[in-house]
Amino acid sequence: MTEKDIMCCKHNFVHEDKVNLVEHEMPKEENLLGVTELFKVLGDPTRTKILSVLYTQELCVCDISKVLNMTKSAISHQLKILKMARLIQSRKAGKEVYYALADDHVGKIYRMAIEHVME
Amino acid sequence: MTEKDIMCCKHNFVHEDKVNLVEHEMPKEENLLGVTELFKVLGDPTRTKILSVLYTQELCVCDISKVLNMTKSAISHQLKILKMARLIQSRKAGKEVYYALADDHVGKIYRMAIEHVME
DNA sequence: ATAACAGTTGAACAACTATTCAACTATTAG
DNA sequence: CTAATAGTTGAATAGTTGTTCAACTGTTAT
Repeated sequence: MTEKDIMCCKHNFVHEDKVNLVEHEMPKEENLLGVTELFKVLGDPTRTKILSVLYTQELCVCDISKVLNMTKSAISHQLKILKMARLIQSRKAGKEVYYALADDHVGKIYRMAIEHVME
Repeated sequence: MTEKDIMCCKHNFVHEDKVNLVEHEMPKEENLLGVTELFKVLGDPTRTKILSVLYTQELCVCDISKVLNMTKSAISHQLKILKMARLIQSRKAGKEVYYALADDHVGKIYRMAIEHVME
């Protein structure tokens, strides 16, 4: 019997009642993966910093590059990921593209995380 | 002049007032990295699932393995990461080790994310 | 039309990370 | 003491991902 065999946790030794309850209460796979995806997008230093500056106000790509001291290319790549995750929105004004948080909910999540870290 | 040159965003073309304001409002690097680390830990499907089951009640490693249909080794590795991030706590009872969410705040963050995803 | 600038994009490389595997510790039952 | 079970751990592998680089689009001004 190897570790590979998931039945190493034989039915006899698993707390069946607990497992059944938990399985019942668990959100749908689809929603859990959505949560994972949300956190994964937020879990990168560049993207966290972008959110933190957009939390104050909307900015163009060039401004963000300046504040974070990174190339426009690197910023643009990350902006795309944030936008696909619907965490930010953009509007075009001439040659410039301005980015802002998608809605209040995103700001709320960011603020909550900051508060949690600062205790 | 290459893209590499961060001064491609010459001072003339950057919105200096905005940049200055944002730099001033921005949280300390240390705290931002803390936020990133928090999200990074949460941004893995296995760890998200572990949180979701512990959100219902405390469980031993074997139970978690059963519910997620993964080996104890894989679960144990992820539990360690969650514990180092102070998102969960453990207590030993005989041969078994029971894990639970570290505090209400963790549950609150998890619930908020689930609600955000489910809209 | 042409030059200059803002921004985007795809490929490639380097760094990171989750799972597997095998070996290990520790606790309990016989 | 010995066997069996719960859990941990380190190394290795395979998959993922962020930045760089170079080339590109689109807009504005001369």
